[in-house]
Amino acid sequence: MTDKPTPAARRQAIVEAAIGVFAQHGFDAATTDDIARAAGLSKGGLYWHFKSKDDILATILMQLFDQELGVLQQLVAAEGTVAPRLRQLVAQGIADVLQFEQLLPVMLEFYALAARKSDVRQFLQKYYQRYHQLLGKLFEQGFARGEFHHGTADMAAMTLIAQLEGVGLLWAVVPGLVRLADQSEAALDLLLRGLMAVDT
Amino acid sequence: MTDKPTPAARRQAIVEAAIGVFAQHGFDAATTDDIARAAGLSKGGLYWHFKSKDDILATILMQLFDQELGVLQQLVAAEGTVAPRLRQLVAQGIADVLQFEQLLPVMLEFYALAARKSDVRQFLQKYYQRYHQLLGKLFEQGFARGEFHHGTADMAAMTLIAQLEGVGLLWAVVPGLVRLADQSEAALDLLLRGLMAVDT
Amino acid sequence: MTDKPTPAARRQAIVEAAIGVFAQHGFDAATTDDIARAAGLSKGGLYWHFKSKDDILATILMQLFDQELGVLQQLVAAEGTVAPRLRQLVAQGIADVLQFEQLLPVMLEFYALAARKSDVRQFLQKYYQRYHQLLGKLFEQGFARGEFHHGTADMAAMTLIAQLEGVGLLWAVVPGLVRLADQSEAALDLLLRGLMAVDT
Amino acid sequence: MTDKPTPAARRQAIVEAAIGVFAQHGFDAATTDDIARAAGLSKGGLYWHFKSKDDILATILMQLFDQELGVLQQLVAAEGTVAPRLRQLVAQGIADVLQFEQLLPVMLEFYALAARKSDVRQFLQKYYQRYHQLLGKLFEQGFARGEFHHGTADMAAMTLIAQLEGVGLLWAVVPGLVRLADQSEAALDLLLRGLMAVDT
DNA sequence: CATGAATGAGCTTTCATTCAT
DNA sequence: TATGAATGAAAGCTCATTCAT
Repeated sequence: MTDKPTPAARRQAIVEAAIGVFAQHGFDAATTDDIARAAGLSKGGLYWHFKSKDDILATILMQLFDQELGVLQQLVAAEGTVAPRLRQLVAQGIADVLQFEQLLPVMLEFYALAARKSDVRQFLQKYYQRYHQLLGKLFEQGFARGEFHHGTADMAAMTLIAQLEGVGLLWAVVPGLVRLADQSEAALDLLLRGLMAVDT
Repeated sequence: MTDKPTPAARRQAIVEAAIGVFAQHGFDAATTDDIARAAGLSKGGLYWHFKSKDDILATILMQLFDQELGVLQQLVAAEGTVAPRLRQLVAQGIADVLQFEQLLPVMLEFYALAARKSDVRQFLQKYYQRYHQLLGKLFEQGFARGEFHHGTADMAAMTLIAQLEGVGLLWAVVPGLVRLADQSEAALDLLLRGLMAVDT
Repeated sequence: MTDKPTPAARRQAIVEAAIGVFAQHGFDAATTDDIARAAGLSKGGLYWHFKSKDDILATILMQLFDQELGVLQQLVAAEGTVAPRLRQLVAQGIADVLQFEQLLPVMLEFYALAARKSDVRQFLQKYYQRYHQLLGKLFEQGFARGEFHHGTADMAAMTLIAQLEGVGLLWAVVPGLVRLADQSEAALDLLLRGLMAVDT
Repeated sequence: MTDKPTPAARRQAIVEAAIGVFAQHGFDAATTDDIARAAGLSKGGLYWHFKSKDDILATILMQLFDQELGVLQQLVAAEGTVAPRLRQLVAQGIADVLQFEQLLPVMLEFYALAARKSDVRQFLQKYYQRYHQLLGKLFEQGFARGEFHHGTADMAAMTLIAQLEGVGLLWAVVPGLVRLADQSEAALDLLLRGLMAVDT
């Protein structure tokens, strides 16, 4: 007989069910009924594990964002030339986007929320601040090692972030138009080329 | 006696009222009551001019997108060096974003819709296709004129689009972190530098 | 073809339907569905006329309380001996209680609310203050005319109020035990007798 | 190590916790969660001791009503003049009301229930019947002893009950308007005066 | 005795949309 | 053209109660 799952497993099961439901209907249109059904328990049960629909979404997103920061952190801590590490970062980003493809629209809704809910805004603010900071350090290493000559680490970091977000956005919205990997890599190339160029 | 407004004026008044309401509450949270009230007529009256809430949003967005395409079209048709025209395009983009600042979150919601509604997706697809095409022509001119040496026009165009979308996204979501104009211009610089670089 | 009712008539129809529903189930247990059904329109329609379930109850009760004050006011303004006017007041009170018999339990719930909701408390406070004031004036007339000799008008007024409320309460709760009219009249008699007694 | 409490003590602890919770939120709004938390055990545990939320309330109220009857019984059994015993009864009633001040609104809700639930009605019926009976005996003694001349014992008893309930009600609902002790005592005075008056 | 987890029915309110006038 | 009134479907969340362990 199916041994009863641990609470943590139950929670994760709900999270995964919710990812599917959110992906299919969007956050607003997804009903708690849908989620409960997908997770195989009652609405009441769902509310035992999470205190609201928002809470479920928050849990999902935090996992994602944390994962993203973790990857970057490792790359910053690594040794050696910067360029290949940046290529690795982009590759990883591509992989993540592909893995959570279905959640991309949900994230857009979440981003839209930021404009109206200050707690969401603050959360994202903190995330991007941290991400920018870490990525800045990586570029800094490039300047220190003499790999890059032009521009500033901060600016380069923000440019890369914007580029990746932009490509992700386009790919999520009009998938036929952008080749996620190619475009991301090409854009990085161009960026590196610009950074490496010596002023004449 | 205020002369009764023309139907077209009425429509535009509603559109403008709706922009404010959408901006303040977001599309989903905005009620037709809100819009009607803001526009100074009844809900019934509103439905005389538009056939649905979606219809109002569509009207708003089409105006925006058309405007954007118009600007680009002019620049492509213009003569002379490409770089300054790109700078103009970016400047214009910045201005537009600033002008419709409040609508940015609404656009994010709209983009999220694209993943679930094929008509929305098709609309955006067409828009970006056209935009990419036009911008590609502009870069093409740069290659033809010998301004650019590296990469392809298509890739450069997509990179610039992604960059601008990305910056807009970040600025909309975490305004404190990005300086819209500076970042956009710096990114263009870097891009141009990469394109102009001669392979060694 | 049934001419469509005026808004006011619609409201009143809802009020009357609600009285029945509240009486049958109590306020909390009464559902907006019940009320809508009883009133012969949809739940949505109900919310067009009233902004909440509370609002409906408030409307009902205000009618009752206003009516009560109105009767008293007339008696205070009338001329002549006080005792018969008090008897009239009691008779009228009995009639009112009988008429709204079904609402008595609802009123008890409402009174219970007063302990927890300050706006309800204030409303009742105002009502009883006014009632006590008016009734005090009536007794005052009795003292001035030499009908009463013992105690004070204020105290007598409060005693009568308490007595009537008490009888009403008992009758509502354990109807078999109290004969509403007899008990009310007998208590008034006793009260008058006490007031008229000359100290010895 | 805190010795584990006896079941009876546990029950009483729950009852006391529940009194607080009911007082604060009212019976309907009070959740079993609230009660369990206040009593320091789980919801499941609570249901081991009581079979329902209603059951808890019933337990509380029975204690109250029993106490009230007990006091009256003693006074009826005592010797001597009736008037001072009635004053004692009133004094005791005042004290009780003050002690359980917070429960008064809950009792109103309970009374309201009587109209809709016949078991509640029967319970209250029995209580008031008994109370009226006992109090009637007390007044009877007054008539037998020649203290009272006017009216009947039954009527007087009911009048006093109604008066006390009425004052309690008013005091619970609009505390600022009634002085519990003064009003109760004054009303008793007036009542006694009426009973003692000799017909002329 | 006690707990954590689950159930499932229920309820108020909201809102896009419609339509007779 | 425009209004007021009405519809009806939906949805998030609560809560008394149960029960395996």
